[in-house]
Amino acid sequence: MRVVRLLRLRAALTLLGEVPRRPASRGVPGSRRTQKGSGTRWEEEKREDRVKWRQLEHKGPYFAPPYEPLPNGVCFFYDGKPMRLSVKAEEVATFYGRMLDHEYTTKEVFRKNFFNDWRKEMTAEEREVIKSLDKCDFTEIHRYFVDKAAARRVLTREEKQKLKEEAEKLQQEFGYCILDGHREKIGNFKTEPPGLFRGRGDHPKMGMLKRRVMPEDVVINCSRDSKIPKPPAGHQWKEVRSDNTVMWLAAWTESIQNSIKYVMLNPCSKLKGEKAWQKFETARRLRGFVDEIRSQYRADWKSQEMKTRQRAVALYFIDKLALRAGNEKEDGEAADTVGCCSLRVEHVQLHPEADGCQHVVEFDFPGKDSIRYYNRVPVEKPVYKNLQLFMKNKDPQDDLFDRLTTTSLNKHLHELMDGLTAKVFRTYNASVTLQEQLRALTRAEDSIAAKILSYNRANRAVAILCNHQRATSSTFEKSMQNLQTKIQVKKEQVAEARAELRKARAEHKAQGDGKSGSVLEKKRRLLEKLQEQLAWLSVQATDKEENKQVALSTSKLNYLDPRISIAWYVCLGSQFPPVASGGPGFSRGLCSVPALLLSPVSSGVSAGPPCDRDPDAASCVISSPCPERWDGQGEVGVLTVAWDSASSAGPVELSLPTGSGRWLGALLSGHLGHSRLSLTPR
DNA sequence: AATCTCACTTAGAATCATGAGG
DNA sequence: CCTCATGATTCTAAGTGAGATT
Repeated sequence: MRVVRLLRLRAALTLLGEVPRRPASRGVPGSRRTQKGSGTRWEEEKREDRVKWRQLEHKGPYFAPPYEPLPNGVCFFYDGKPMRLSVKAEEVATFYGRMLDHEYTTKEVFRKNFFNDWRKEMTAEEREVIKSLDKCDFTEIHRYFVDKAAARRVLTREEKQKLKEEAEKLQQEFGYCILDGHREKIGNFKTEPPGLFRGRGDHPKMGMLKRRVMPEDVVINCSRDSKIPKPPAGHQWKEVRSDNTVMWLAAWTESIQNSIKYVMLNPCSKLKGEKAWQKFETARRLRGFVDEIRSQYRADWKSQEMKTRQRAVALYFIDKLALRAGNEKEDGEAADTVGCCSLRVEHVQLHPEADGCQHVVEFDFPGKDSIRYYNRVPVEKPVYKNLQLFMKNKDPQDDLFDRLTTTSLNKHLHELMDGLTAKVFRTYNASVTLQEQLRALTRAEDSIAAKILSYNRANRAVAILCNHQRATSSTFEKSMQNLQTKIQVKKEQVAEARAELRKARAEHKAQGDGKSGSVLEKKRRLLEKLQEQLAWLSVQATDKEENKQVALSTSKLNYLDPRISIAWYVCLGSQFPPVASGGPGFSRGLCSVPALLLSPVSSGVSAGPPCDRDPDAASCVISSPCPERWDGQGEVGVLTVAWDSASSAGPVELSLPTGSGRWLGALLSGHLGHSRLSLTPR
């Protein structure tokens, strides 16, 4: 460990105390809203907020390649007989054929919708013959695509290199735009290719044909005086407009739900990064209001008005259980899923006593993406009594909160705090949970393996709170088994090394010479190394098992303020030694730095958009502009990553031990808008 | 005040790339 | 060196919520 470097850290933290405390609202468009009272200024700034750019130039979307008809040898069979299809019908057939090994093709709704839409693409003659999906044989088509995928995998190094270069060229040409003079990466510059709609859960429209997007469907948004993108030869855009109050570059209406799809910037862009940062600032601001809000809704549990009571109970769930708002959905248009405000009587069960607790509410409902929310929670007595009241004389299909809508709830929240909506509670509670769990689970004296496990467990607590699940992978059991075998082998190696060490010690005692001494030292080091490796492996196994059905990525990407991770790392993690051999998953020599932290946030730091910089050349400086905790309570610095630039007079630099950038990078990777950058020690 | 429209965030699955280990 | 499991990235569906329209 490079202790010397750590001394600079201490000096840096001392300096922090002298940095004037930045008013919470400075420089943040979102938090200017604290100025609510002064009418005109508020209105003015609100309008100003709406302008997203002054200059926007891009090449338009890249269109999905045209359909390539099947080679002659690949045939579709109907009722056992080979049948040549028209190009249009064949294209749609390939959409189904390539999905043959997918569960979707076993679902009745999927099959019915597909067949219905497919027949629309057929010629009259084809329609005359093809009358039942059961008589359709797509197996040759399916095999063709399987073989094609296999062929791609075995390409030579050169061929793969060539493909990669082509993709890169495309990315360079269509993947960037110029926004206010800066080259910014676009998130999705390709139009979605045609295919069969893959709705989640019991989606009534699954299997329907999602038709090809044509230039004639696309609206282009760019500045008037920019180079207007050219539509592909022989085509026209639907419209070219110049609306600088929106972030999208292009849009089209999708054929399944008639909703609009947008081409937008990548999360590492300045605009997206600033919005993400604003989101976290709003969540931090809730810290100052949440106690009051909680006592308010507790009081409202006893309100005379049914509407108020329902709102108060719903808000309690949103706050305590991190439920989503639950907007109303048009039925028949999508899978039947609910959130808090749209809960129905059938989704909750009341138990006067369960699991040794009183007043237990059992939730069981399909949430976003039809992910099941199942939870049994003891609630406060008034909540329980209210639920009984809300459920009285209702059918299972009736709304639990029949006097409540997301609109009315959010309207109420607005009155409690500027910018407060239901989803802010999820962000707030997620980040608070991470912070609290990190504090509760980590000790400075823990081993590195234990610290990493603690970090992951804190992340996991958030994912569980937010109900972020994933399908258990088909290979889980096998890979777990492999890991256990590795652990067993390592254990034996440790035992062996321990015996050898004992032997060497005895030998050294007997001989007492330099040679036996160095042997002893060598053995000691070997044992240490093996023990460390064993510790890593068991952490991996524990982590893997605990993570079987939990998805950490979503919470890390969208809910956890990266500043918490950085603060934790600097307080505890910077003791991590340089990564030479690498722990599991920490082998990459790249650091991911969340772009949102690169935006001009602190006094004296004015960082431009991250893509201005050469990612390979940049080095990273960690600065800490304000001596407060994430939630504004306490002593630990809220840290901001800024860029090392010649002009950076403001930020306090923090040097890290050589190699520790990898740890920080591994820790931060997965946080929103990270861009991969090499972190060089200073 | 219900409903619709639009813009934007959040979500899990599918696919891709990479580096640890054979 | 090659393979293959894994984490990263891409994809696009499915949410939230503001504001316009009826």
